[in-house]
Amino acid sequence: MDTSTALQIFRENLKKYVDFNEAEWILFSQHLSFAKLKKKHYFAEADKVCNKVGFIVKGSVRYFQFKDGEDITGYFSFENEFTSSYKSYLMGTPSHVYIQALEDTLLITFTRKDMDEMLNDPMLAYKMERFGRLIAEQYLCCYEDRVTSFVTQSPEERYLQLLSTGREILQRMPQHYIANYLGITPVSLSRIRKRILETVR
Amino acid sequence: MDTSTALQIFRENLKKYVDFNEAEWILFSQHLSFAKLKKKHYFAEADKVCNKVGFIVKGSVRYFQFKDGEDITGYFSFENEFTSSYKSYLMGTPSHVYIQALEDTLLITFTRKDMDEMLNDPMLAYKMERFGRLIAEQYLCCYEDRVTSFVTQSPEERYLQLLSTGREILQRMPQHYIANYLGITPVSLSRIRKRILETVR
DNA sequence: TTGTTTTCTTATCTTTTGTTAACGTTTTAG
DNA sequence: CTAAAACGTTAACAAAAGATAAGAAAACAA
Repeated sequence: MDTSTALQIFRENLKKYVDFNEAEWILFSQHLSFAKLKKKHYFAEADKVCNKVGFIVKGSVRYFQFKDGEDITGYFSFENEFTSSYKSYLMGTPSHVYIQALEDTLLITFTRKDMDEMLNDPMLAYKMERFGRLIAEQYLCCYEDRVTSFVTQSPEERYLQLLSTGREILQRMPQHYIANYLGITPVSLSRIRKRILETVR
Repeated sequence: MDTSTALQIFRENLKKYVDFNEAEWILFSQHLSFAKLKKKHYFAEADKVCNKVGFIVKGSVRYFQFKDGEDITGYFSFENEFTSSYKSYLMGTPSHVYIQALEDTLLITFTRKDMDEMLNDPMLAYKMERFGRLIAEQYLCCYEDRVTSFVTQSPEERYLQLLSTGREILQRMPQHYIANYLGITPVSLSRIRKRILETVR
């Protein structure tokens, strides 16, 4: 995919948040970069500050942490979604997660420095504040649901809910990543699936 | 506490996010209301849209859902923190949670309508966008940690972490609420506590 | 292709958690 | 002050989940 197509896709997706006029878009797009991540390469790494945000034009990533000698997958992002170790990006603190490309992935990125410059540019400041607000609010809503599911639902209920809403994750991710995402072990998820099948039958 | 003291406290706390000049503050404060919640009364209720945000000047609230005939506590907010069924407020959808005063509580509130008016007021728009962004980003960071703790930690580890960071919750909340917050039953938390005591000894 | 890795299931055993109920203590409300 | 409700612990049992290992199938790479 060429960069101008990618930019066009990005701009189209941004309209959910802010609608830049031509002059603003020129200023904004000057702060954008492209990144090609080969499969299994990292967008962010644990113990390093993740100083950028990426928009996935093509591909997908998984978020994982390393604990007791194995990696635990906490989340995924797909095409037309943003990706970042958000807290690290916002606070400038080391990331706890690795963000890894699950396939060859094309991203449009901007750094924290870019964002700060835009927030301080009178021509862009207002729209960037708005952009930042709407993005953060959208992620907030997702997180709210996720936390709620851990507090009020059993692993089995969480899986059943994912079955009814999480098409993309279920289709594109191996099951042991999904198990991690649900907060259980792969073995346990396999048993839950068996239990559900037996109940249906 | 009188209202002008409350407003002063609020303004002081807001400085972490935005610093209003006098003219802006006058405009902004015109959109604020006060709410006194008696103990056990509700700031938000399930199946109703929560169309406001509250800043807790004095008191505390807990968030809970009703499931299978009992309430499950998911979160708490204390003095100088904001409270809202955030997703409901942002999206205008029915809340899933009840927000209940744990003691007589004084709040400063603004409605979604107030916020929209301010976001559309050229005199305030920029600072309100910024305010909204910074609030959302701060909550995002909290949620990120919370989700991570469910994915990567055992209930016991979550409790130990709360012991090391969650002074206020531990001191002010009954244990069965804390158990819910950690995603386990009160009986299980009691056992975990016993296990920890035996390990220390 | 061929061999290796990854993925998923299954089995066994251990640990933890959930459920229910009982009990004593503390707090609350009238 | 008194009765009722709420709270925390403990016990007993059932259910679920974790740990580990083995085996089959699928995906992957040389």
